[in-house]
Amino acid sequence: MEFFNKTGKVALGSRLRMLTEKITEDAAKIYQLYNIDMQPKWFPVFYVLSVGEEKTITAIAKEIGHSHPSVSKIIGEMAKKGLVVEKKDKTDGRRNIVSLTKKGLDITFKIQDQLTDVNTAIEAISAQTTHDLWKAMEEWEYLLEQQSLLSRVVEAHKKREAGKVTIVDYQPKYKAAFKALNEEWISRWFKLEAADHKSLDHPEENILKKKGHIFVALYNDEPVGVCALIKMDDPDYDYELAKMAVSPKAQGKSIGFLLGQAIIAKAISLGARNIYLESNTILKPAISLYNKLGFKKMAGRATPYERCNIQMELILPA
Amino acid sequence: MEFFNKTGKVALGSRLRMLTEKITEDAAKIYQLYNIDMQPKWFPVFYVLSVGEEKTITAIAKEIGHSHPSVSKIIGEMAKKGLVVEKKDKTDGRRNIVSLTKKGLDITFKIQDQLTDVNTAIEAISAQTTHDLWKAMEEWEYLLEQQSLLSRVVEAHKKREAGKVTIVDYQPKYKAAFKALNEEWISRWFKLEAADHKSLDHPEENILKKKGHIFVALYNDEPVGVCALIKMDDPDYDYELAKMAVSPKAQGKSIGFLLGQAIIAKAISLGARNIYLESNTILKPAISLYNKLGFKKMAGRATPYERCNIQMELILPA
DNA sequence: TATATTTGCGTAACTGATTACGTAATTTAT
DNA sequence: ATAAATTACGTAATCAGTTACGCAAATATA
Repeated sequence: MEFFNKTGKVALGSRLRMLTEKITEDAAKIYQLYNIDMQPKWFPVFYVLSVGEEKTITAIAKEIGHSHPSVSKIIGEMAKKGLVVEKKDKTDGRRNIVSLTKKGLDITFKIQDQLTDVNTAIEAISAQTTHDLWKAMEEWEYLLEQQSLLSRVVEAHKKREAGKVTIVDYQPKYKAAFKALNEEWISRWFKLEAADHKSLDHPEENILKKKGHIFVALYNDEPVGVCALIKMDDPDYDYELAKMAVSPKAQGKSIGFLLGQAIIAKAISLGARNIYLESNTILKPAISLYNKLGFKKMAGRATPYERCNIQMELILPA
Repeated sequence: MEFFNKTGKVALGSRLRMLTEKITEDAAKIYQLYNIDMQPKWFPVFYVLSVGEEKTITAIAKEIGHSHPSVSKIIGEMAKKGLVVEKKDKTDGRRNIVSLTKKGLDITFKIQDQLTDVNTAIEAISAQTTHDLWKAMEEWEYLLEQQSLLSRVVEAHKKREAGKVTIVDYQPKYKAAFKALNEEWISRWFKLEAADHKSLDHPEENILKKKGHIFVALYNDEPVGVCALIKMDDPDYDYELAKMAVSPKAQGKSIGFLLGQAIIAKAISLGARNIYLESNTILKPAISLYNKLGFKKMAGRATPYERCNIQMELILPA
C-alpha cells in the first residue's frame, strides 16, 4: 500500500489491520483445500484442547487471550459440528468442561500436513524478508506490555510541551502573576494566611532583597508558573523552596519539574548545602513532584504556616 | 503472548490481529486526550481529504484500500459531525463529491501536534526493537502481492507430496497398472486405437525388448503414474516419450514432472541426441508439462495415431 | 438509436471480535 | 450462619470492517 508511505507510521494500526485481513482471508481457503471442516477462528481453541485435554471456558480464554464470550461462542459452534463435548463440572456447577470428541481428535491428525505446509510457506516468505515480522511483533508486544502506546504518547506530548516552556528570572512585570498564581491554588485548598500576604504582595522586599530568588515559567510568553528560593535564617538550613505555583491551564508540560530543577541549580550555584520545603500531604501531585526532584521527608521544625503538615529537605552535593 | 511460541507461525494471523487490536484500542483514547472530536477509523479518509481537496467516494476508497461501503458509511458519520460536505457532481449524477468543511479543515491544524507526538512515541518504540515492524510489514505486503499465501501453501503441499513419490523401473507386476492408467485417460478423451492395444497389452515385447524403457511412479507403494521412452526407427530421432499416464487421484504431486525428468535423464545416459513426442492440444496440462520439461513444438512428421495434432521435441545436450 | 455493459454508491446482511450485563454457584468475611 | 464478594459463563448489543445486491447514470456496442 503506497498510501502508508504518505501517512507515515501514525497509520500503523490501519496497516496492521490490512495485513491481518489479507492473511486471515487465505486461511479459510486453506482449510477448504485440505478438506478439513474447521473455521480458522477455531484454531486457537482447537489447539489448546488438542494439547491439554479437558479445559473450562475461561481457562481456554485466558490461555489464548480471547474474551470468554468469544470462546463460549466458538465452543458452541464446534459442539454443533461434533468436534467437542461440553459437560458440567460435578464439584463446581458453574464450570463448563470442554474436551475434544473422537471426531475432533481425528482432525488433530488430519490437520498435521496442513500445518506443516503452512509453516513451510510462511518460513519461505520470512526467508525472503530482511526484517523479521514475527520477531518484530514479539518485541512490540513486549514493549507495549511494559508501557502502553497511550502512555508513551502522553510522555511525548509532555516532553514537547516542556520544550516550549522557558524559565526566566523574576522581573517587576511578573509581580501580578506571582501573586495571582499563588493565590489561585492556596485559596482552592486552604485559607490565605498572614505570612502569605507579606511575601505575595511584596516579593521584591521580602524575598529578592533578602538574598532570595524567584523564577517564572513562560509558555507562549505568558507567565504560567512561579517558584521562589528563599534565604533562611537558620544555621542548619540555607534555602527554602516556596511559593511554587503552576496554572492548572498549563498542566502536563512538566512546568513544576522545570521550575524545581531551576531552583536546585540556582541553590547549587550559590553554594547551598541543602534546600528545605513545607507542604501538605493532601497535595498529592506536589509531594510526588518533590520526591521526583529528590526531596526526602524530614523531622519537624517550626513553621509560620498552619497548612503545613509535612516538611522535606534535599541535601545538595558538596 | 506466550501462547504463540507454542503454536508456531501458523497462528501468524491471530497474533497480528491481537497486536492490531491493542494498538487500535489506544488510538481512540489518544484522540480524546487531544480533545479532537474524531474517530480513529476516520483517519485515512480524513487524511486523503486534507491532502487532496475534493474526492468522490470510490476515489477515496481506492486510495485508502477500503471497500466503498465502508467509506460511504464513514463519510456519513463525518458529515453528521459537520467535518465534511457531500455534493452531487453536476456533470455526472452518480458521483458524490466530498470535501472538508471549515470545521474539518480546522481539525487538520489542530491534529498536527497529536500526529507529531504519536509519531515520536512510535519511533521511540521502533528504536528499542532490533526487528523493524514497519519495514517487515512492507516486505510482507509486497511478497503477498506477488504470490498469495494460499498459492504458496499449495506449492509447499505439492513439493512435500512430490517427495513421497518414487520413480522406479518397470517390473512385470506393473503390467496391469501400465495398461489401466493409460486406458483410463485415453478413453476419457479419445478412442483407443490399434497401435494402443499393441503397446499396452505387450509392453515387454513392444517397448522393452526394442531397447525402450518404462518408468513407474509409486505413491505409498501404489503405481500411480507411468511413462515410456521408446527407441525410434528414424535417422533423425532417437527416442520417443510416450504412454505418459498419471492417475487423477494422484494429482498435485508433480508426478508427471518427475516421470518426465526420469525419462530425460535416462535418454541422456543412453547418449540420445533428442526426444520426440506426440500429443493433442486439447490436453492443456500435458502440453504445459512438456513445455516445462523443455520440449518445443516442431514441424509435422508421420504418426500412426489419429489423436495426434501436435509434435514436440527436446534437443539434448551433446 | 436502441440495447447492453460498466460505473458510482447506497442499503442490508454478515463476520469475528469486543464490552456490558445478568444469573447462578462458590468462596470469603462478619 | 448469614451476608457480601467473587467467579464462571451465557446472552445481548456494539464495532469496524466485509460481501451481496440493487438502482440509477453514463458509456460502449450493434
